[in-house]
Amino acid sequence: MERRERADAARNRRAILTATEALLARQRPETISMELVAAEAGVGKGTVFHRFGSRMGLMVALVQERALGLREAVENGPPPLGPGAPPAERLPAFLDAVVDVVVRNKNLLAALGHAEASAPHDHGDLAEHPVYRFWHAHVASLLTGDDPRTLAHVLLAGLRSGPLVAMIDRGEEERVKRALRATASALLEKTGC
Amino acid sequence: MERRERADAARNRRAILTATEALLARQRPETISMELVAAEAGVGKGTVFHRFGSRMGLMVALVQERALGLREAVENGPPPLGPGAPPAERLPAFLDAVVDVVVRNKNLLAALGHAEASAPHDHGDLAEHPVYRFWHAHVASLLTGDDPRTLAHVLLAGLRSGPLVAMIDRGEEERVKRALRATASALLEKTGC
DNA sequence: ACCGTACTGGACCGGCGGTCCAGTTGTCAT
DNA sequence: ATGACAACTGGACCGCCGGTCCAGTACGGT
Repeated sequence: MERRERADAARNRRAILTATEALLARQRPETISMELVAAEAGVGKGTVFHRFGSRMGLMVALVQERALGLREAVENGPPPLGPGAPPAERLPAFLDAVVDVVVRNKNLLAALGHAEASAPHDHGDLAEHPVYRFWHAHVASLLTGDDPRTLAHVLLAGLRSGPLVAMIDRGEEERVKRALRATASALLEKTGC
Repeated sequence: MERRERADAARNRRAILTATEALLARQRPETISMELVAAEAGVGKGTVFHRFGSRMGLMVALVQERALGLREAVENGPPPLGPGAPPAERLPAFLDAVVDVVVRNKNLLAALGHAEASAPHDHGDLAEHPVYRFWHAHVASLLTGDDPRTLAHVLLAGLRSGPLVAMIDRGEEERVKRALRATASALLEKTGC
């Protein structure tokens, strides 16, 4: 039978998550070591690893939290993001929303990439990340043509591309959004043209 | 006045490059340390760093070498890759060729990603990489519509995306090529439709 | 109040990227 | 040929980091 997580454990879990967010907001991701996170949270390094398993686990947990709002909006929110609108409206709206998530969490995503790099174990596969799976399934479901799954990967690839993320960093997020919308609409129109 | 590179230095440079290729062909990129490269090349670690500055420098040098053939083919080769064909033919041909480069060098590119992750210094920016600059400029020059530069980034982003590279690993490179061609042609047709 | 167990924290480990510098060796001017 | 200087070399060394370990602690069911 399942036992609830102990109260102190839950408290420490939150403390670690919050500390990581604070550090992420303050300094560059590659300067954030697990030891630093532990210190900021006021716990021992062992606790951090006990809770999250690895650097990757910590970052994934954080990403999942940050992406929850978008998932909710897509599944139960009002159109055009939520259900009810035609793909031609939902897809651009979703891509815009995803870019917004990236804008708000660019440091976190950089940290995630940093964590991926040194992950020979098992978590190395971004495709297995629940957040990515959801995004990908959603985009694929809105696309037409043959092999929408691969096309969805192509569309979402932009969010991990150094040059595009650098543009977003520079505040040119509108250009990125426009380019993604243009690509998406071109793909949607192609079949009906 | 410029002095030529000393003969022994040149010899060691080649030895290091060759050794890295051999290791890349034999084992997973994240298991290849600079020390291992030095040992395989039969030189000291200091020499490797003296020649290439950092892990990133070494990988960049290798990538540059591997991408030379494609550059040559694009600039001086026969159509449709080389000059002379209309963009509607050159662009898909180029994207196919780039995927081929990725197929042949996926380990190297993984190693490049690994090197990027731990690069707080200066080389962190993929956009500054000469090979990427060339690819990007070429694709942008073949595209139409407003902001072809950003669209080019979107198209090329697929080559760094975990999920797509994983597909290539699994031997599904044809699907990836088709998806990229479809996206490219959709973008090209959009203006003229 | 008691006890088993899940949790805690920090010392510890192996290994890595990168630096340093004393010794070596190629190269060029003479 | 020869000398002298700069460029090159190699491996010991450094600081750091992700991750492990385990003795001690304290929660929570009974």
